[in-house]
This record gives sequence, structure tokens and C-alpha cells, in this order.
Amino acid sequence: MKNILDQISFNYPKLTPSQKKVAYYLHDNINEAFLLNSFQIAKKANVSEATVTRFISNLGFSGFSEFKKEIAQRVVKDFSTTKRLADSADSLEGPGNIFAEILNGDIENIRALRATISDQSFEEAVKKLCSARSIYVLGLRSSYALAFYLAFNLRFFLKKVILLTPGIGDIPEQVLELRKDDVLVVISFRRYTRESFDIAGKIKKREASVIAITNSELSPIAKLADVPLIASTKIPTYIESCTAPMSLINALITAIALRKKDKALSALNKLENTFKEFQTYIS
Amino acid sequence: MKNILDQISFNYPKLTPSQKKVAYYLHDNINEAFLLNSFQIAKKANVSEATVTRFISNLGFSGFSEFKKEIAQRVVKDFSTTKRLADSADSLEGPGNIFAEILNGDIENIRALRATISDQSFEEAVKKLCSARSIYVLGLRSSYALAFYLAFNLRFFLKKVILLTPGIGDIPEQVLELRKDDVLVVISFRRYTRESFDIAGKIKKREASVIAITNSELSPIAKLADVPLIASTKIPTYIESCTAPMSLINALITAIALRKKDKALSALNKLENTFKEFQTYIS
DNA sequence: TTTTAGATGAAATATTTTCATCACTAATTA
DNA sequence: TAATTAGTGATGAAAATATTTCATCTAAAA
Repeated sequence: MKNILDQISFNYPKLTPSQKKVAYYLHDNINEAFLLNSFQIAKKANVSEATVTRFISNLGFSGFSEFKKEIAQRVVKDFSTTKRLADSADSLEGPGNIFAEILNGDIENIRALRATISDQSFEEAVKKLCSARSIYVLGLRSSYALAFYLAFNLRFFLKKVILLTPGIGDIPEQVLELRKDDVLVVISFRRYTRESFDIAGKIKKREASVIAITNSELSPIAKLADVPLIASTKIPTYIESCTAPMSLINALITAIALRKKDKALSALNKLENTFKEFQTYIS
Repeated sequence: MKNILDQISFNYPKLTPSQKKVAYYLHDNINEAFLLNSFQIAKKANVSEATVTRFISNLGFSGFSEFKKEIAQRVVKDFSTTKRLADSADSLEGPGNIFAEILNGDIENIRALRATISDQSFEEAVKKLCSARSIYVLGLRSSYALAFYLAFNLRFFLKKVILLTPGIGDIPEQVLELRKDDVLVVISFRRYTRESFDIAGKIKKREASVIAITNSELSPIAKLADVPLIASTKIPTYIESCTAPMSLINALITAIALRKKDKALSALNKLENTFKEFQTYIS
């Protein structure tokens, strides 16, 4: 029996009168009850504490704590998964299906972006990037993938985009010419790499703007940035996922592309010819 | 100060190192934490119980119970509003808000993965990767970001993962040793690069398996692959987005990580020590 | 009417959780 | 280098909470 409410309904006939009161209260008020202790539930149901405990063991739980954990889980799950997901997916995609779980986690994280990033800070980041003299993009280890993606795509629309590449000369060497008017985009997630932080700190001193894409307001990088953009990378019980930051980066690229449409178009045409010449793509 | 998260952020600089750990954990995991007691939170944040309670009184609460009541309230309130919003959100955020539109587009694309990729083919891809002698990962241009991400993360769990890198010697040179028992993961999206296709084709002839991550069953790469994994990159009216493939790749990595848990763990521990030695991360 | 089985709540007991204290360690200052 | 201070975890007392016991009550059966 996976659903507590069903479990309560199912056992209802077998219960004693007082326990029925408890069942009744819990069934109708589970969203309130999951925060209460046995005494408080007893009061609400107008019975003694003992009755509540007995009711719970009658239901087959080992104790109140186990029961509480169960209903808390249920309530939280019900709250946090949106109706649509719950209705369509829940029954089909039970836990254990990693594929589905990761996808759902990623979706939740992307959805959460709307809450953690205000339209203002998004707009500010776009503005800063569009008006920068040069743009430096920094991401190390796992984040290098995102940094590459951002730099690669921005290059079509903005003049000077420099991807800082670990291993190809010292990074300090690569930022030699960076100064005011320039923007550094630094991408760094939990287990913040020291190097990213150090570099960003040094660049900050040159009065360049720093846009940080990171996973928490509390991350050292966020504190240091002019425009911190927070994107969660957490998927319950599993490893971290860069999907939400990827979505954010896509939004940035798109916004910039639209703003620079005219300039971009001619550049793209030129590019297109080059592609043809070199047969880069399959027609 | 009415919002607990703000309250935590606000006090953050004044906190001691261990208390920062607690602040950090709570800030990012508040809707997991509101069900835990001080001991459990301590464990999650890797500090002692005492530190947790001290943190809470530093925040101005009279005690843990008061704090817990407060966050429970906050979380419940938050949950019930997001639940309500979630149902209407999609329609509310009309056109014109690029940020919202891209996010919604990405969400739709991820959701669509469930339809375009069957559990069977996902499973097959995981199996092939787990049992491969060596794994070669190929992605050019924009897709290089995804290829890098996949290779970087797989390296923790699988023996021989080789990221084919354009520019560092000819790619044909890099695949010199590739033969049967090996797997090539090729990532390529619309405007399929000729080079990816050519390389995949040649490798196919050596009887190695080819797993393709691409955006259409009709793409030349998909036709050629043993296991085609289709992830849409299309967002209406805008440019392409690699978010859905990213989510797919995450799911692959997670599934493999879980399967290789034991082997991975010892490798990760070794890695951890190296990180400490080189102070790769900020503690 | 008496007997008896089962249900109940008050109180006793057991368990869990919080919180204050102490002793140790690391950092800071003299 | 020694002395002082701040931060930390371990410990156990205190408080909160859950569970059991037991005397009482109720209602159905003898």
C-alpha cells in the first residue's frame, strides 16, 4: 500500500471509535498534521495521546516517528511536484527509473531559475555583455564545458570573446590585456575551484565587471560578482547536474543574439560562405 | 527581516567557518532541512550538533524549536504558493520575455525526451558504455561542450575515456587504436558537421559500437548508429538549445555512476586526496 | 443482574532531542 | 615563544516527546 490516505481508508472499518476519530482527522488534514507531534494530533482529534500511538501501530507502523516521516514525504512530494507531473508521470515513472528522475530533477531546476534570477539581473547581464569591450569566459573542470559553449556561441554576435583555457599557457598570461570596460563571465559550481575564485578576485581589482554563474548566493564567487546568476545544480540523491545553468546560458545567448540581430546576420552570412567553401556541414 | 534565507545571507559574513557550513547547507536545502532535527542537520553539514544550535541562536532565534517552527511555516507557505503558481505559470509568462520563453522551451524539450528515447535504448546505451574496453567521445563545434562534459564526468567511473579533440593532431590519428569492443559516442546536431559523420562512418567499419546523440531520427548520424538517442534542440522561433541533450547526458552519467558505484568510490577518494594536496577547491 | 472483553485516558516510563558546560585545538596577540 | 582568545566537538543534564502500564469505564453476553 503506497498511499497513506488509502491505507487509512482501508483500515478504517477495523478501528475502534476513538481511533476512527484520529483516522478521520488525519485523512482530512494531512497537510496540517505532518508538522504536529502526537500530543497535538491527539488534541485536534479530541482523544488521548495514547490513542494516537495505538492508531499508528494498528496501521502497521513501528512508531510515530516512522509514520511522521512517511506523511511528511508524501506531503512534500505532493507539494513540490507540480500537478501536471504528478498526474501524468507519477504512476508511470516510479522511483528507480533514473532516466525519468534526472529529467524531472532538471526540469525542476530550470523552473526554479525563474525564482532565483530576477528579470532585472538577467537584463543587466545581457546589457553588460552587449556593451563590453572584450568578454572573457572562465570555467574550469566540469564547468569548462559550459564556458566553451557560451564562448563559442557568443562569438557569432559579439566582437571579442576570449575563452580562458586551462593548460594553454598560464591563465594570468591570457588575461594580460584585460582592463576596465571588459567583462569576465566566471562559471563555477559547488566545490568551487580555487583557481576560478583567485582569478576572478584579481580581475575584480582591475575594475572589470564580473558576471558569475554559480549555484548559490553564498558561494564565494557570487559574493564577489557584480551580477551573480544563481542556477541550481542539485538533483535529490544523485550527482550534480549542469542542465539548469545550460538553460540559463542559452537564454543569455538568445537574448544577446536578438539584440545584435543586424550585426550578427552579416557575420553569419560571411560564415555561411566559409562553411560552404570548406564543406563543414552535410547539406 | 521576514525571509529566513535573506536572514541567513545577511548574517553569513559574521559567522564562524563551521557555522558557515551550516548556513550554506540550510540555505540551499531548506526544504529538506525543515523535517530534520538538529543532529541530522549537523550531520548533513558535517559539523557538531552544538554548532547548529549556536548558529541558530546567532541568527536570533530563542532555540532550535522556534527555528524549526519558523522554517516549517516558510517552506509550507512557499510550497503552497509554488504549487498554485506552477499550474498557471506557463500561460502567465507570455511572449516577449525571452528568459522565460527559453526556459519553457528547454523544459518542453526535456519532457519530450521521455517520448523520443525509450527506456530500452537508454538502458542499452548505459550497458554498452559500462562494458566497453575504451570509450571515444566526439563532438565538434558547439557539440564539443557536451562531448567534453560527458568525457570529463565519465572519466571518474570508467577506465578509458578518450575525448577526441579537434586541432590536437588529426582526429584520424587519435582513433588509431580504436577497434572492436570499443564504443564511440558521437554528438552532433542539425547542420551535421561532415567531419563527425565521416569519422563515425569510418569507425563503424571497424565493428566498434556507435552511440549517437543527435536531434532527429532522420539525421545521417542517427541512421548510422547502433544506439541513436534523440534529443530535440529546437526552441520555437529562437536559436537551437543544447539543454535537452545536456539533461540526457546527465542521466547517462548518473546511471553509469550508480552502476559503477563501488569502483568509482575508491577512485573518487584517491582523487579527493589529490585535490587536497593541490588545494584545487576552496574549503 | 453479573460477568467479561475490549476501549480509553491519566500517569509512569522510556526515548529522543535540545542545550549548557567543559575541555581541547587552532588562531591571534603580546 | 608564551599567553590569550575564539571556535569546536563531546558529554551529559534537562526538556520534549513517544510509548507502555494500569485503573476505570462501557457495552455486550451469560
